[in-house]
Formats: sequence, C-alpha cells, structure tokens
Amino acid sequence: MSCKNTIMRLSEYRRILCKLKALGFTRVFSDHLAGALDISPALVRKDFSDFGLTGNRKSGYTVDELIEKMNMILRKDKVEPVIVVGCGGIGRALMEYNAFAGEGIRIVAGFDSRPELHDLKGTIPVHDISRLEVYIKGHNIKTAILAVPESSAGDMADFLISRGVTGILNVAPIPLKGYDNCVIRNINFLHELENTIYFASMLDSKQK
Amino acid sequence: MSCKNTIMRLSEYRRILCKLKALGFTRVFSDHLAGALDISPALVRKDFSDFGLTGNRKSGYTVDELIEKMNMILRKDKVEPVIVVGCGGIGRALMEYNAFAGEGIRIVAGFDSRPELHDLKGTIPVHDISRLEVYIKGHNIKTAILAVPESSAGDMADFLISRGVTGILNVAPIPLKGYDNCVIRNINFLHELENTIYFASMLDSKQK
DNA sequence: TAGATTGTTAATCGATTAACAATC
DNA sequence: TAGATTGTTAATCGATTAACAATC
Repeated sequence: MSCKNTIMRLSEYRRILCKLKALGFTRVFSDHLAGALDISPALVRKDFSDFGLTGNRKSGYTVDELIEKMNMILRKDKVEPVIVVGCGGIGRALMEYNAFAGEGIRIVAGFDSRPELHDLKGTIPVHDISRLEVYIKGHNIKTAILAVPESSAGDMADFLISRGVTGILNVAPIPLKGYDNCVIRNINFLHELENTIYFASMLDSKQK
Repeated sequence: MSCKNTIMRLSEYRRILCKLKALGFTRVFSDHLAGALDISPALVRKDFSDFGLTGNRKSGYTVDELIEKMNMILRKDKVEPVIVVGCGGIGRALMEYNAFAGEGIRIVAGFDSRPELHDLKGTIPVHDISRLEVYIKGHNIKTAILAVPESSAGDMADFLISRGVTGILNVAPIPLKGYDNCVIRNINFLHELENTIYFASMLDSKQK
C-alpha cells in the first residue's frame, strides 16, 4: 500500500501546503504540488489516495483539509516530547533548532555525561546522563535524538530502547540497526558528504 | 548499472572494512558484510561487481584491496576542501565535526553575514559572506555545506552554483532542487523526525 | 455541455534477491 | 577432490508513471 517514501513526501507536501495557506490559497492541484516537489502529478494523487486524502474532480484539493488530515497522519495533533542524548556540537544545535517550534515537536531535555554541559536552569535543561532512566519513565518519552560519540552510540541506543523509547533519530557517526520494537533513522554526515561529492564529480565527468 | 543506493552503501562498506582492518582482518566474505549492514550477501556481491571490486571464489575479498578501490571511487585519494555557509548552530557543529578528519574531507572555512560570528584566527576561519565569491574562486571550492536560514537558502544555493560549486549538502530547513550542474543533497531534520515518529507509532499499533 | 482534474489500473522502471554455474 | 564462495542471470519485489475512465 503506502511506501516508506510516501511518508517523507507527506512532510514535504505539508510544508508546501502551509506555505500556500499563508499566501491565501484555499485549493491546490496535484500538478502544482508535483511541480514544487519535482515529482509527477500521478505520484501526488497516488500518495494522497493511499491515505484517503481526496479531492474534487473539478477543483482539485482543499488546502485546509489536506493540512488537517496530514497533521493527523503525521501525529501533529499533539505535541511530541523529544529528548536529546549527547549535547555536544550536533546535539546542542538540534536542541536549539527553531524549525521544530510550532511543528508539533518539542525538545524537552538534553542529557550528557559531561558535568560542564549540565544546565538545569536553561530554557531546555541539560541533565546528567544518570537521570535519563527516571526522566524517560516520568515523562513517558517515546522519541530521542541520539548525538553521542561513536563509542557509546550502540549502548546508549540499547538503553533507550530498553526503557521504552520507540523512535530514535541517530546523528551519531555510526549507523545503527533498527529493532522490532524501535525505529532507528540514521543520518550520517560523512556518508552524506561522500555521496554528494561522488555525484558531483560524476556531473563533472558527464559534462566533459 | 549502479544505483544511487549503491554509493551510499559503499560508504557503509568502507566504514566496516576500515574497522575490520584495524582489528587485523585481511579478508572478508560477502556474508559478513551483509550481516553488518543488514542486507543480503547477493546485494554486497552485486554492488562490488558493479564497481569492478572482485574477490576470490574461495577466500572472499581482500580488505586492503576493497578499501583502496573504494577510496578511489569515493574520491578519497585526495583531500576535498569543503566550506560551510551559515555558521549558526548546525553550521558550527558541522565545522567542528571531527568525524570528517582523516576521512578525506576538510572543512576549510565558514561564512556568515553576522559580524559577531566572524573569526579569522580560529582553526577554521569564519569569514564575512561577502568574501565567499573570492574564496570559492581562489581555492577552487566545489563542495559546500549550506546551513543558512530558510529565507536565504535558495538565493545562497543559486549563488554558490553560479560561482562553480557542484555539490551542496543542504541542512537548511527547506529542501532545494538539484540542477544540471550541481548535486544537492537535502537533510531536513524536521522531516526526519516526523518520519521517525510516524513509523514509531506504527510500530506501537502493530504490536497491540 | 466542454474542459479539466481526480482516482485508479495496468505498464514500466529500477532495485533487490534467489538461484546456480563457475571455480578457487 | 569436496566444500565453499564468487559472479551473474533470471525472477521477484516494490515504487513510479502513463493512460484513461469517471465525473465535477
């Protein structure tokens, strides 16, 4: 039925739709969205159809209705509390990342083993890693951003999962495997850069 | 022939192979690598075969040879200079990201329009954005990490491309389209988190 | 109505996997 | 040799697209 990519595109559709709404648009056609995302109109319609997002054969889709239903699908009807484990450069940057604000995602706390990074009075407190277990239970945390060094990434993921976390966005420099009871999404900046450089150099050689 | 995913996996194979080498392994089987990456042995062999990475029908592949040839394919024979445009939270974190060191990627400079972020004496200098054009030309920069706010991402990408940049890793909160003469790889943390949360919640409902 | 767009099916495209001959 | 692993082909699986009937 719906594929992995569809969900990623749903986030992208939603982003565009919110933009359109802000500009005063009330209706939109598959053709428009396709252009904005650089995909085919058929794929837009198929994605929508897979999630029961229906339009009108004459006047396309209603912007408000799409946004509302997508918010439902993407669990944006309530705010999701997210913790950041590892508050070094990347971890800290994501704690302070303001593109999450107003998008149904709230970073509620950070955790780090280094005492110099602890800060219980900031907008977003940074606790000692020893408080992780109690915090997860107490606040019923289901989602974590993992930004620890390579050496502790695996153990830390295991710990989070054992304590009930079901979704991990892993930006540690080592990819981790998913489990039956937890989704892990890996972002590896080195690999992404290598990939970019590879395809860029292919571009060069193609144009020669 | 070789697909987009193959290149990403090449980075992953390489990472594992370097680990194996450090542990003293000299040979490796498709089966081992498949296990480490959670893919099928057939895919490992196909990926290798696509790039002319050959093994031995009895004793598998030579670790050193694989690493050497992968370094060639991934352009790791020489150090790639990379600039960071936008030195806020994420940009700065990537400038200081030490997983790039020793991996053929060197962040050579940062650029930002905010004077308070300028720093010409640090390990990696942060210049005013006005110096971008001269720097790109002078140092023959082909690769950039784009970490500016949404409002300037599109314009800044256009500028970089017009000045000769052919590969952009875009971590700005707005996805950008690629062009004929430049590869753009988008990392959108909001979308990645939404995706993680979605699939995590599917996991929950599946287990009920 | 005529025109335009959706919703859906079948066709296509691309990536992964199964299977097995080749062979070390 | 016998056993094990590669390299490769054909089959399968999954995602995208083309096409078009339905219909607003």
